[in-house]
Amino acid sequence: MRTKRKPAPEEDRSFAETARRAQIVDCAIDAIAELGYARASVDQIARRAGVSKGVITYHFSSKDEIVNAIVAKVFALGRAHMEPRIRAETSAAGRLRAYIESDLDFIDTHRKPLIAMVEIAVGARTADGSLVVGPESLAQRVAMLEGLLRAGQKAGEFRRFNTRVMALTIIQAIDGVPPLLAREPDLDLKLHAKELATVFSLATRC
Amino acid sequence: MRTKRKPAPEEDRSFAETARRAQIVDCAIDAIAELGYARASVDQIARRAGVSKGVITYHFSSKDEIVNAIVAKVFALGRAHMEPRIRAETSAAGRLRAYIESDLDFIDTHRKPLIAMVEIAVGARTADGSLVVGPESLAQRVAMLEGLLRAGQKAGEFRRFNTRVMALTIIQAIDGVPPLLAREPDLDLKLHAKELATVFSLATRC
Amino acid sequence: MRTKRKPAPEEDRSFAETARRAQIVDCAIDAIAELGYARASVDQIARRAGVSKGVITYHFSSKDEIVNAIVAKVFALGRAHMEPRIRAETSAAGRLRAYIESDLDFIDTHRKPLIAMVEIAVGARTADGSLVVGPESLAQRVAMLEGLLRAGQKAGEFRRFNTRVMALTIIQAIDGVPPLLAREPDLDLKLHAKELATVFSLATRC
Amino acid sequence: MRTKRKPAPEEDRSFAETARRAQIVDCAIDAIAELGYARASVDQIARRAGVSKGVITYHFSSKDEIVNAIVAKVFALGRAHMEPRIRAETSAAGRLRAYIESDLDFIDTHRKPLIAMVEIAVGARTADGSLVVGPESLAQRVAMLEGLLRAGQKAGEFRRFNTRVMALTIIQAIDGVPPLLAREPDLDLKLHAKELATVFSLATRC
DNA sequence: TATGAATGAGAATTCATTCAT
DNA sequence: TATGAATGAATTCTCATTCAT
Repeated sequence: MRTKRKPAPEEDRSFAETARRAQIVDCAIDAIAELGYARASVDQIARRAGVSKGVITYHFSSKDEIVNAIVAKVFALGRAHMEPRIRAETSAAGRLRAYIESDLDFIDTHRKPLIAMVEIAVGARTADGSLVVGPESLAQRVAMLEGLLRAGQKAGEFRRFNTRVMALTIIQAIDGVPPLLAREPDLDLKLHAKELATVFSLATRC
Repeated sequence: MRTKRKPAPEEDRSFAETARRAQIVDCAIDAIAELGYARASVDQIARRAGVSKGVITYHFSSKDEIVNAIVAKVFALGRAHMEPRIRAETSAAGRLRAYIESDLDFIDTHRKPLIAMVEIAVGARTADGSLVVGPESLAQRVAMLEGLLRAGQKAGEFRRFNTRVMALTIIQAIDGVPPLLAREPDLDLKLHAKELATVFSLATRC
Repeated sequence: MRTKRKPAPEEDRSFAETARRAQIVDCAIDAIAELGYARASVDQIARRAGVSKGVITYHFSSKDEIVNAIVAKVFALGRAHMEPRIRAETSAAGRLRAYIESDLDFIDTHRKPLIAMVEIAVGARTADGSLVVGPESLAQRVAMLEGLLRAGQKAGEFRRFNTRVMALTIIQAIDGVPPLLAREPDLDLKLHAKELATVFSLATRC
Repeated sequence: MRTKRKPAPEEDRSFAETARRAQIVDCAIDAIAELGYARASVDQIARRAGVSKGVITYHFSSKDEIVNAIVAKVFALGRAHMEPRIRAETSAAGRLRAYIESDLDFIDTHRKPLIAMVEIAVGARTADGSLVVGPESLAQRVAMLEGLLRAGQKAGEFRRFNTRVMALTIIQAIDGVPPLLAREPDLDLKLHAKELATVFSLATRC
């Protein structure tokens, strides 16, 4: 990974260009999910896309850019999936349950992308050795969840616990699921979600 | 990673041999924890050990073998750290609390090995692409914890929940901590442990 | 560099075609002068011209052809710049001075093309490894200058020196200027020219 | 060219190590002199040395390091060749003649290294695009020669000319020789040197 | 004519592993 | 046992060129 040239045009992309990028991103997700980050070479991605290796670097200036595109895509999908369901709830307890259930439902319906995300989060490093999915993205998710938890405490729905630790715990419990799923594809995530929701309902209520 | 030559003597090892292996394993842990699995080359490990690269491959037939030695060592250390504390408790609730607190305490006092373990668990693959830390080791831990939880249910201390999901959730919540610690070394693990214990105490009691 | 397809129309070119070629040649000069020959990719040239890469290979059958066009253009410009000034002098000494001063003046007023020329002269190789700016072009310039010097000797203006070595020396002294200029843009070329002219005046006179 | 890792031990090198490095440097000189900088790949260098590509990067952490080794070697050789001969002269005129003749003699007896040097000086760029043989090395040579010229002026041996321009001119006239030699191996450098010395003798004397 | 896409041949590096001493 | 050297496969990236539209 080097990350050197052009950051790509961004706005003005043709339909075909957009489609190719999406295809490449999807194939990269497949490759990373199946082979692990380290073995998901540009070659492998190209093979899955049925194109030559050069096509990849034609559309993406570096492998980092592909990885960033994956991260951006998955975060965007996740937000789109979860936010409306969380907002639909009015109580803090309802929102927490919606958070957990919608996140696990998202994981369930987007297994490969999320397995890939975990691979990226742990395995992908930039040239200087720092993680590609930096601490910021976690911090952001924690902050959002802490907001939800604090609102519940303020409303008197939740007991007095350390919101930071609780938020981290919930997120870690959820983030542990994709690798689990990779090893055990038949895992019943509906049940898992319900149990997790119950756990944190019991853990947070007054 | 290839894993080809000698399968190593195993039993009859001289004192010096044992010491060398231990030293190499420790340096490999350092390298993996600091650089990430992918960048922790045999060269790096040798440099940290202050020996030539040849020494590494003299004592270990392959890099996989080093990784396996790390995994074995950390598991053994973990068991030794946790088991007596858990056994010291008589109630199931006490044992669950002891499980969580002793595991986090173990993580706290063995940061590098556990950060390395997570790197290995996600990043290390054998030649055929399968994970070096396979599903078995997780299954083993889950089974042990499920036993504890079921005992609590049988004794009437715990409510009726799905023990498998609860066990997985607890383990995932704990396993999420090392990477957290890597990014945020000042994390208060004592507090974290106490809160986690409370969470799962509330979540499991009748 | 491969040089394969169409050898280009040559004579019958439309106005637009001619303009496009000139534009591309100019942008190639810019790219080579600024980036060096090796980094001046067709992509870079196209970017500077504000056209797609395909345009380049539509108008030029290969990168070699662009380079040849640059060389031809610069030589033609140089001749046009120098010849009238040299011919305007009647004495051999005057012509030598005019040669040196007009060449340096040409360099001064065409910095980029000449920096590009030097890059090409040293860096550009055809597929078989031979230099694109072959020995012939140098031989030609040497022959022309030797003619001037011999005329001076015949006329009794110049002392008896080896005309080939003197011609080479003068040309090398001049050809060394563009790279100098690239590193030190504020170089006073008027002064440089005057001093150079004096040097070779003193060196050639009886 | 990337230039990343270890700058090499420097002092404590075994005899074999030193020999290998020297061999690789020599083969790199050959490759660059014959193929030009751009085509002198690590593969080519390895082929010439009769070793595998990996050997090169085992002994040199990057191609830049090889290039730097070449530059250092040639500069050192050149200094060793020229300095005593220049110092042996007492008059400024003698020293100038010694400078020119010893430099051309050095070029004559080290053709390939100097052809390689010119290739490097013009063609070799670091990752950021700057020349590997920067302006400093030229500045150093100019400064040294200017010192010699100024001493001659002070001593009344030389006329009043611009020492900077004269120094640059002399150096450029000399540096133009290696490429000349590459294209025309039968060039009589003894004669060339004598003529050059005469030229600058006439050009500098009162 | 022009464009964007695609190709495939190199290039430099990294690295686990092998081996002679 | 230990060492340093050597190997060769794999990886990312660059780039001239080709081609369908």
